[in-house]
Amino acid sequence: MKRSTLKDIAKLTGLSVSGVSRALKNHPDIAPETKIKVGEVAKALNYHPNPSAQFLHSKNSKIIAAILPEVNTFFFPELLQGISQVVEQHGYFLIFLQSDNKLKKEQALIDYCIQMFVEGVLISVSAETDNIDHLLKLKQMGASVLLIDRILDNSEIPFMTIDDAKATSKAIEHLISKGHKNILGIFDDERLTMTSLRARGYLEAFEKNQLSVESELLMNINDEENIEEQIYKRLASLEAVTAVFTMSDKILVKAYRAINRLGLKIPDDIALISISDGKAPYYLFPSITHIRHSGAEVGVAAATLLFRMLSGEQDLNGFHQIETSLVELGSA
Amino acid sequence: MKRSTLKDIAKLTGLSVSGVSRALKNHPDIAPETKIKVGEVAKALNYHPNPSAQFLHSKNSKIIAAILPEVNTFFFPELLQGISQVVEQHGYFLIFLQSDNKLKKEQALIDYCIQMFVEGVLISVSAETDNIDHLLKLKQMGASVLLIDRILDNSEIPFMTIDDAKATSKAIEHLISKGHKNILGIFDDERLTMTSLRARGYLEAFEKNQLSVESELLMNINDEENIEEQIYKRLASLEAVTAVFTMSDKILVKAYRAINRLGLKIPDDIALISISDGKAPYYLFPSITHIRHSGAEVGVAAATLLFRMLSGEQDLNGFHQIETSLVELGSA
DNA sequence: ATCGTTTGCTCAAACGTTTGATGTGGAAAA
DNA sequence: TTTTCCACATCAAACGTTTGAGCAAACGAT
Repeated sequence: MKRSTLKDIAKLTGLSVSGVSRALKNHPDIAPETKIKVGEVAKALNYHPNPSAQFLHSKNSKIIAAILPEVNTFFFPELLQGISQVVEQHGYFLIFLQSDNKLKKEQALIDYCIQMFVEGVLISVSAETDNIDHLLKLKQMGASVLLIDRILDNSEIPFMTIDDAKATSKAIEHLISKGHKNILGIFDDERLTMTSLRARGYLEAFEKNQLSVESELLMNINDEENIEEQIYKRLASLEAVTAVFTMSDKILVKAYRAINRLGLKIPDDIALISISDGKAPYYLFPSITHIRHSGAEVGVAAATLLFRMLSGEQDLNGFHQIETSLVELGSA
Repeated sequence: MKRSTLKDIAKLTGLSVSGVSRALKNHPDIAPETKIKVGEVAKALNYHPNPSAQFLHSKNSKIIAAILPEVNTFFFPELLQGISQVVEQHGYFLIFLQSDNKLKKEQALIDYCIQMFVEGVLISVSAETDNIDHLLKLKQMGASVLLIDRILDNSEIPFMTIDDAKATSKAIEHLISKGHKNILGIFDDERLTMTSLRARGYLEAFEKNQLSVESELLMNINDEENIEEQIYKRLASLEAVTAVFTMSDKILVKAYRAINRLGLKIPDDIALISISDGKAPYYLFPSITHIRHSGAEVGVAAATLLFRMLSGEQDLNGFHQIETSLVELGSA
């Protein structure tokens, strides 16, 4: 089955190619009845304009790229879902690329985007990414760029995320309000900006309540191997701890297991709270009290913002924040 | 920053556009030193061929589409990851589309693929999909189509999945070998071909061991709401049950919670086994014994097969299977 | 010196679409 | 009758690339 072109329609209707083009675009220069006839023939031939030809002419590709560190884990699938939904609505393509948390790969993907005339890029940077030169290059080439979730300190590229510090404070203050004082805070890779923001929120919550924090209560997971073991050991060595905060779902599930292995009961022996996309808390038992950080919501908001940037809106630089809320379930 | 074209290079080198094109493609008609000069200028100008122009000429789009029912759940993220990896290696685009488990949407997405000149489509059909007319239409238009994971009975479109019946039998036989006889089997939506295949495997395992099965031990989840509640009630009503099999991760986590709510200890009071992509079993405690059904592996195998189809290989119709293996952990 | 071949390049058409410029016929205005 | 204007359509160039055909110069063979 061959694909039909404007030329085919032109032949069948006796019009010229440009006449057909305008008829299909409802151009005022074309007589109404001609439009109807062309429309019918187009339907009959199952005509669809060739996107490559259109792109070639218009010089925009209708492609949005989402670059994520990984997708086979928490949060990112939902994020992708949210993005995908909005991109589809706008009639754009979404191409999805993974950096595998490697800066090298991330840079290569950016080059790929340049090559492919991608119009807009939503990127959650890798753990290794410590500068934005490659992103600025992309911007130089005319693409719109928006950082999501995992951000970097800069003023040249807008970013959308939650208020990391505040979300963490909320969680800790909830625990404090329940009478907890010795709260183990488990945080991700120190290199991520997100991690330091959340750690700050953790400390601020104690300050605000005139409480002090022992340094061994703030724990970083810098080694991806044996996360569970690291938590298990730390927890075993700290007798006074009555509550655990985890900054992400990935860490949450590991902490959950470590707690169970120690024979501790949630929430009676120990409370557990996390920042979460709201899925994992319902896999575990009891359900985990968490600060909801909806991936889908972030995705939708980010993609929507990106389209505003694409349509030429100015002054969108800087922070764009998503609200979070406490979901109180059985664990704290 | 303007993007450079062959014309720009032509001007700078004094060659014609076609000369430059051939030089960059290492055509034998061009003198070696000319090629070097052209190469240098191209580098200097940061030249990349315009994909739209290439596609327009070659009439292929270098686009692969993955159509999945959803991605914000188990298995599919891994699947997507596997696919993405292979597609990238081949220098193709991957566009990712979601059917939201709706046939209507799935059909619309197929039309979109046709419109966009997609060369190949990997699709995991929606629960509602009961015929493949839309897929045949896509095939008619010249695209390669491959069903993955969730398949449909047909001989015209190849499909890649695990041996669903065998994987289930493996799980049940493992339980039987441990002395279990009253095994609750919890299965997904009856409309899915996958479900009936797995249910068959369940029954075959008992037959093979000369055991009979009460009909209330085979349970279907046809209603997506309150899955946990449905399982809880069924489990509460069946005293003799000593083991539970779940056909997917989605059901596994719900069964895990129902069991815990009933105050039963895994594996002492009740054993639990599942078919799983191998992630969720390590979130829960104790770790869940499962038949590993790796999403990434399926994705890689499927995408690889698709590229073989694209390169014109024939006789690829019918079954393509992925091996599964038992991973024995703490729950059974 | 003539022919044939090779080397290294250019020309021009084609892919399908869009769009500014241009043309034609007819009706209304002068 | 001539001019003006409008409605409707066509022409042709352009987007950037690829590729078959053609062509001039150089070179070796006769």
